[in-house]
Amino acid sequence: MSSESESQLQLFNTLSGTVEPLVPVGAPALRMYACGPTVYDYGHIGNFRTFLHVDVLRRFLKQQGVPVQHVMNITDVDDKIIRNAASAGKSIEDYSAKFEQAFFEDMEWLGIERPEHLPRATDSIPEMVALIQKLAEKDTAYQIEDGSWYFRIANFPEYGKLAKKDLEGLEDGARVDNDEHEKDAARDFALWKAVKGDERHWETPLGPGRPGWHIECSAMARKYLGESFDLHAGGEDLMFPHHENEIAQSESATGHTFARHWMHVRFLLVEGRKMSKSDNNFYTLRDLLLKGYRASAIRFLLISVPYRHQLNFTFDGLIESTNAIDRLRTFHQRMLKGGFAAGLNPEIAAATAKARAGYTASLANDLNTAEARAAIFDLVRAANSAADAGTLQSENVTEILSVLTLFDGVFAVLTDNDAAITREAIAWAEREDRMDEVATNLVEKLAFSDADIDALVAERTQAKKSRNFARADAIRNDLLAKGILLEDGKDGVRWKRQ
RNA sequence: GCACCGAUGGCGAAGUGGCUAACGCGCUGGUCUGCAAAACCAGUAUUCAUGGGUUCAAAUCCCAUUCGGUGCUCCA
Repeated sequence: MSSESESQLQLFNTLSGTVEPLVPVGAPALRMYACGPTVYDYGHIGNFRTFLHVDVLRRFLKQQGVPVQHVMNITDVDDKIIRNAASAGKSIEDYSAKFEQAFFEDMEWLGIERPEHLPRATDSIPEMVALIQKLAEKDTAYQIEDGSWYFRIANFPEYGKLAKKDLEGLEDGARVDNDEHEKDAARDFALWKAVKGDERHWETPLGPGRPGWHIECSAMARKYLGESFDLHAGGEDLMFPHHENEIAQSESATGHTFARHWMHVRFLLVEGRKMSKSDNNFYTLRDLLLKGYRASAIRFLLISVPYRHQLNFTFDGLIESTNAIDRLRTFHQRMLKGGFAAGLNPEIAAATAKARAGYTASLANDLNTAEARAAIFDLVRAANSAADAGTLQSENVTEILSVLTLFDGVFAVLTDNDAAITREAIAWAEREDRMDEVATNLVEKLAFSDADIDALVAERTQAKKSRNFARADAIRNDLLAKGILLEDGKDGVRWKRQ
């Protein structure tokens, strides 16, 4: 079996219900569209689990030599934004701009790469109008008395093919909520919502109003990726009706297959239960940073469970991830430090090759991040063991560092930006007057500068030299109380923040 | 209520017909150390929600039950 077939990405396709190769068609780059955030509030960890897994996908594709054209929309007009902006006394633009900005900052903190295109819904109104007009020409869009436009599902026999829904059953079940509009059929969904009162609206050939929820993705995907493209991704809840409706609109308008491949990321649980505000287990990224958890640990935890499996997000899990990352970083530093004899230990070379192959094959197998992680930890143990025994050689280290770089190209946790990110989060809390949410001691711990630490470490080294262990231990304990852990090695003292 | 998905050690979790059930964290003991830390070694599920069935062989397939999640309505 060739290495090519091993590293060819196989991804589950919701549309076909099977695992299939994901390959770009008709263009060198893989064209993908992922539903982005509705910027009405700060992003929560459930949102980010989805965006992180899409990030894993795009990073792995690039690593395999497949360039990506990735579009992620920013939904900056919807009922919640209109409602929240009104109660805040702001325009929807001002209101959503703040959360859009915060979202980009969150993405950066979590190491999520920027998609090639990040269009706002409100910047694509003409494209949405054009799409609806195209549907109207085919009598697949129709206007009701209040001026709103609806999609005629009866004209799209394939409706339900993504979510595997039986159309007949759906219509029966949903008849109850068909009492407020004069829609032709209960399931018909809004393409364009006529203006109500003095809310924000756009003057268009369709009449004054604002877009329905689904049309923006159809319009923006078409605008940036064309009528047919390779992959569409999103959270599992979006499969129906959102993605089903996108397919209906797009394929009715163009007559072509919309997206060939569909990826859906499973929801997470928090402490074993569904995350919800009323259950008090609802967390934004910022909530967790202010509690003192590291951004890298949040990323690692959210991507460590493969995207098609439910992840149980717990605080114990965050500690676990923190410790696991520490093990990786400590190992990485040990390899970087060098000092190994020249040459190549064939046993370790074999273990390194096995880890590289295992890592790639695992991710190629429907993005099995858990297995990819395991392949790397196997290498960590083998190499640490050889290093302890004095049998690790410099050429092995070069190879090992190359595998770690590969791993980090997707997992992105080896570089320690955690303290800097937490400082930024605290600065945000200060601006927002939310300092009461910052964990006790967190500010104090971070205020302790590297120079302060180095000075105390030097003093302790002197104390040790004069065999004043009481003083040395006192310094070490003081630092530990401030969250700084010292490690005495053969070649000096290392410290790290906990 | 209907449909679909899931249940693996103290915790997280991989594995979906056949080698001693990965890997991480935790815990216990040991090596190293002035003591720690890091690292390494050993131990830590005779067993995969429960009950039945299929098979030479099941955590993996089938049926039932219990529990959890998602969709059917706004939601990553």
